[in-house]
Amino acid sequence: MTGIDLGNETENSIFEAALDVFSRKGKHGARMQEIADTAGINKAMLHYYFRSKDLLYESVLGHVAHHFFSALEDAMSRPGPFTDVLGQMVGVYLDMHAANPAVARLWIQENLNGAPVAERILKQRKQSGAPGPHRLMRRIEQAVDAGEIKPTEPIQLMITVLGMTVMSFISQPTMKTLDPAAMADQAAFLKRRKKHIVEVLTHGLAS
Amino acid sequence: MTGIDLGNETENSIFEAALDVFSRKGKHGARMQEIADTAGINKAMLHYYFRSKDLLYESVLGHVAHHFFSALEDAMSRPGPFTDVLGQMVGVYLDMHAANPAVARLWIQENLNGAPVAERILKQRKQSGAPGPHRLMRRIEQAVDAGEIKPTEPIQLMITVLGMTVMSFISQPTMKTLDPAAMADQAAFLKRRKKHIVEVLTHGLAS
DNA sequence: GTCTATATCTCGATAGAC
DNA sequence: GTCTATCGAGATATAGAC
Repeated sequence: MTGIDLGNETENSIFEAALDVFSRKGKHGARMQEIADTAGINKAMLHYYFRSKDLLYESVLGHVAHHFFSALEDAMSRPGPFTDVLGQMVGVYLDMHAANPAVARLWIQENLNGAPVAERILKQRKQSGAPGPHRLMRRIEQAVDAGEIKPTEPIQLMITVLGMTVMSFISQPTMKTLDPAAMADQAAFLKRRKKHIVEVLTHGLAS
Repeated sequence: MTGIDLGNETENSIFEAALDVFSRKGKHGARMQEIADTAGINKAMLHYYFRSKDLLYESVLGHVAHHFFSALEDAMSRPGPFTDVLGQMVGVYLDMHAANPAVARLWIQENLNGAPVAERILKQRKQSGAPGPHRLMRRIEQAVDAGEIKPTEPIQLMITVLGMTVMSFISQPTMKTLDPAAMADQAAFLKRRKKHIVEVLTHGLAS
């Protein structure tokens, strides 16, 4: 499902189930029983493989972060003008979230809680030189310096891109009540969504 | 704090506390004990005033929705070209969330949970003719028809505006670790944020 | 490795004194 | 209206059979 493999089949099914439940209910609202049921095993197995709820949560967040940052690094490293790279990253990012909507929810849940676990992970990645959002920030700075886009604070563009993409998934329950027809075909909606985002960003950032 | 008044001082303090705790932990993760502690009273009072956790949650979501939709309706109803109106709405919306960041978190939590309560509230408002997001959708359609902005699916612009604004608050824990300096002064950051959003939207939607 | 059974704690909700 | 004390349900985590 996620493309993340922990090496053991039972462990993987627990991982997928935990990701889903944590992303909907949050770290505190999630119930070990619901994770076990979703994974199709019993509660005792959760503790056998991941020891505690806290450690299970940390494992999920860590693996997901690594998976996403690595994929984004690939898209970012391709040559070409910044707006093309940005378009490709938006595409990759939307596709990854479409294949696994739980990840966007999980990241949001972590932020609503003050992001204590995510903070530790991000600092670690930056220190070790692993792919992470700080690299994207530098790339934006370079694009501004080269005159490829209008002067833009990197953090503003980060929030804007994150908002336009992630919100596509987060807000779906509400949006489906506002315009059910537009959201009925998920694949078609996301195709139009991607076009909209790239258009707005390209013209909105043109120098 | 929110400007929402339930008429009774104790009731108000419970309301504020519940909004804060629900917004951080979600409906399932929130603990009645924590709400009571935050409000400075004991658990029994929560049940005395709001009967149950479910009813407390519904009350909070309902009052917050009404407060925000009414304010947005005011900003939307002012005369002038659409891009000006949009700029004003973004300003009002950012200011409201800045004064009460818990609201954005609460709305997100509700969506992560499938938005069952919000759905009921939205349908009720639409039926009764009360201010709500469906009115903004119609206003966007009119702007497209009048050629004020390039052809744009209303739902796409809704998600984009929501994403650019709400994400400013939601993502702060992560963003603070990425660029602490930029986020240190909250008021200054939001001023720059507003400018960025209006610029990107104005040029990004120009017909 | 996988299960059942259970220990221990914490939750939402209520009873009843004041 | 506001409190303390407490109930029963449900939570995490563990023990121990297989």
